[in-house]
Amino acid sequence: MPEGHTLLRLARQLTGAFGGRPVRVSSPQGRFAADAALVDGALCLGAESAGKHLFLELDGDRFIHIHLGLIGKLDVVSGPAPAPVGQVRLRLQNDTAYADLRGATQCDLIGAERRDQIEAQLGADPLRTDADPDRAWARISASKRSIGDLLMDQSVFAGVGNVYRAEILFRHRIHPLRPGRTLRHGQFQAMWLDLVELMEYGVRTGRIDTVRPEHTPEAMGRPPREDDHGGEVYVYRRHGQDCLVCGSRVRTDTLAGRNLFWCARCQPVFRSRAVG
DNA sequence: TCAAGATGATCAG
DNA sequence: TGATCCTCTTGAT
Repeated sequence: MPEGHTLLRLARQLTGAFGGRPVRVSSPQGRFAADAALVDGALCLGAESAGKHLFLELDGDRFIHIHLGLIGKLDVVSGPAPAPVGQVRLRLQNDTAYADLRGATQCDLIGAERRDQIEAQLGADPLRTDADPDRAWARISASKRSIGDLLMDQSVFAGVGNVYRAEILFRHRIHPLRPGRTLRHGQFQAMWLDLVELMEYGVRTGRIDTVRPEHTPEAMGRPPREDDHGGEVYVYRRHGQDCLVCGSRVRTDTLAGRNLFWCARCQPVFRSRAVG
């Protein structure tokens, strides 16, 4: 589930496991082998995330840049490393821990300049204290594009993925296809603060739980349910099921090739005043 | 045993 | 907008 909170957790795990010590770097699968040989045994200074990007910092201003994409996975495990299983693109290891990377969209060795360039292209990251939500609002308030589309645009919001998109729009009763420029500033501010809170919770717990206390299974007298994305949600991947709040059917559609989920009653279609 | 689908991003047209 | 890449899991046959 590679949304921003996952990457921040991974950065912290990597720093804990490898920071401040030399790290063995290899590529059992082979696609990162040439770069791995260049940095094998380098001193690892730590790791940090920016949106959905992960940077493992090595001595000499060198960084291993990882983007998990849709299906990538990075397992950080304590203990001695066993023989690699499956397609392990990158393996990091020392005496006490190892990490295996599989299926990532990107795994490159880059310099500080390129790292800065990647970070500069990212929009407001709800998980960073230096985030600038005003920049995101400037883009949204001037855009004809839908808010569902803008939320997934990493140059507007960094780290927000399909689950947080679906859930934040539900929590604020905003239809995903509503044009960005029709939102009120207050709505944006409330959504931003909520994103910060939800994603910080995701970092602490490793789960995406978005259902308010009054709508939880316990409160509604339903059996507990936990989907394979690891959390309790209102609409994400609940199409065809009943809305937890109003009971009407959760809808689905695709927008820019990605699945969209919403409740038609709780998130009514926006009509401008001119139209009525 | 095999095909489809998945929480992402990029490129061509 | 659709095709493509990457890997693994799930469900259908």
